[in-house]
Amino acid sequence: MVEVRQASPADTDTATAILDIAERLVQRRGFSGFSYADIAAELGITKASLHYHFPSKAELGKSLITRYAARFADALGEIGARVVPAGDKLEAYCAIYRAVLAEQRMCLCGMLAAEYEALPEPMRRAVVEFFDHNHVWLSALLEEGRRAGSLRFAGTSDQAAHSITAALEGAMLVSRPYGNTAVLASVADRLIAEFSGEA
Amino acid sequence: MVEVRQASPADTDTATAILDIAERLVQRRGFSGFSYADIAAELGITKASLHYHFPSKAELGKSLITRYAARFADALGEIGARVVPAGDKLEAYCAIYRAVLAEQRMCLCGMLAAEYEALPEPMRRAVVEFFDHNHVWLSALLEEGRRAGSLRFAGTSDQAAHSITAALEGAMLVSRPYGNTAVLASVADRLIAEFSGEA
DNA sequence: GTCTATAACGAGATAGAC
DNA sequence: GTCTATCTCGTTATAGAC
Repeated sequence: MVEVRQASPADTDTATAILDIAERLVQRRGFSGFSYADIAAELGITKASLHYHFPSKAELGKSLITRYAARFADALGEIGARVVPAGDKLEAYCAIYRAVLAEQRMCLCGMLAAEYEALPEPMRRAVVEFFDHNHVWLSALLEEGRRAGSLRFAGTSDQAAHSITAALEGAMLVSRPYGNTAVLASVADRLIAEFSGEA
Repeated sequence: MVEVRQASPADTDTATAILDIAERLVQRRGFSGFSYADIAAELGITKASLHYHFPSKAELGKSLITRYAARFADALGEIGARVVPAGDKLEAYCAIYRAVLAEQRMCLCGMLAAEYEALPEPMRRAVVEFFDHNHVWLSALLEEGRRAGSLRFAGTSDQAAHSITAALEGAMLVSRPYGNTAVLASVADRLIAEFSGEA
């Protein structure tokens, strides 16, 4: 068995471990709220070694978003491929957010959206792309559900998609100070009921 | 005319100017994303002078929340006192969020909710109190509207209030990377339509 | 790939003069 | 109240040995 992929500095096991730790730190404390020292301490290597894998914090940040967006896109693709009613897909979509909050984390790009003005330029573009892709997928799901009659909503699918994303991101945000998942659970249930057409 | 109030350090014109600048910085960059140096540069005094008014950054942060929450509570009280249908009050409530975002700002406590785990303890409690008070007021408004028949919604007023807060905070959050107010405008319009009982 | 060592800078904070 | 001066520590980042 041959390793086909050429290992680039950002594609080693250590790099992955760095990304894992940094990802959690950003989702919990924000991009301005963690440092290379935090990662080094947790991983048990020096700060200097981190710079071998990710020369600057901005590049680390960009890699974080890229990987997160790819994983998110994979999850959406997996949901989209299921042969189930659109209402079930919407429920699965909500479950992604629930799973993130269950680990006491904010959505990575939700966190970065808050800090947006403090981010280095390369990271900014990646954040916008995340929300764009999410919006396109969600709008298409809503259209599909509307055509099939399994989803009901007023206005355009664009408007409805924005409402769903805002509700879920906001519910995660507001849940954080309370240290539990009650607000998100309530909001997600209400969303599903609303779009399932319960008067 | 005599000044009745005894001026405490945190109650002078300079202190107010500091709070104004710091408030905008937190709402745009986050609490971890600004420093005493930023305020000093903008106000034209030294960092040392800032420490006379607010000995530590944590105390400055706590004062920011206290003042913001008081102003927010005043606005809610003013809305509550109007002799108009509950639907109009909900619209006025949404207008508060619109006005904040129009200044390219995130809700102060929404920003701090994201950064919650990175905040000093005294600030954490104040953030929770903000959301608690907001929730109590909003739930009462929904109950009032439901009784009067001017607001229609499924589930409890508690659940509906959480949904509204989450939708508006999340809409502000998602709007930020796009640099405009379109998402919030769309979400607010949709909320008002939904709670006004449009099928 | 990881280390030690250090540079270069910015952070929050204090002492004491004016 | 504001200043200069300074402290201490944390931050990102680099050089060069192993």
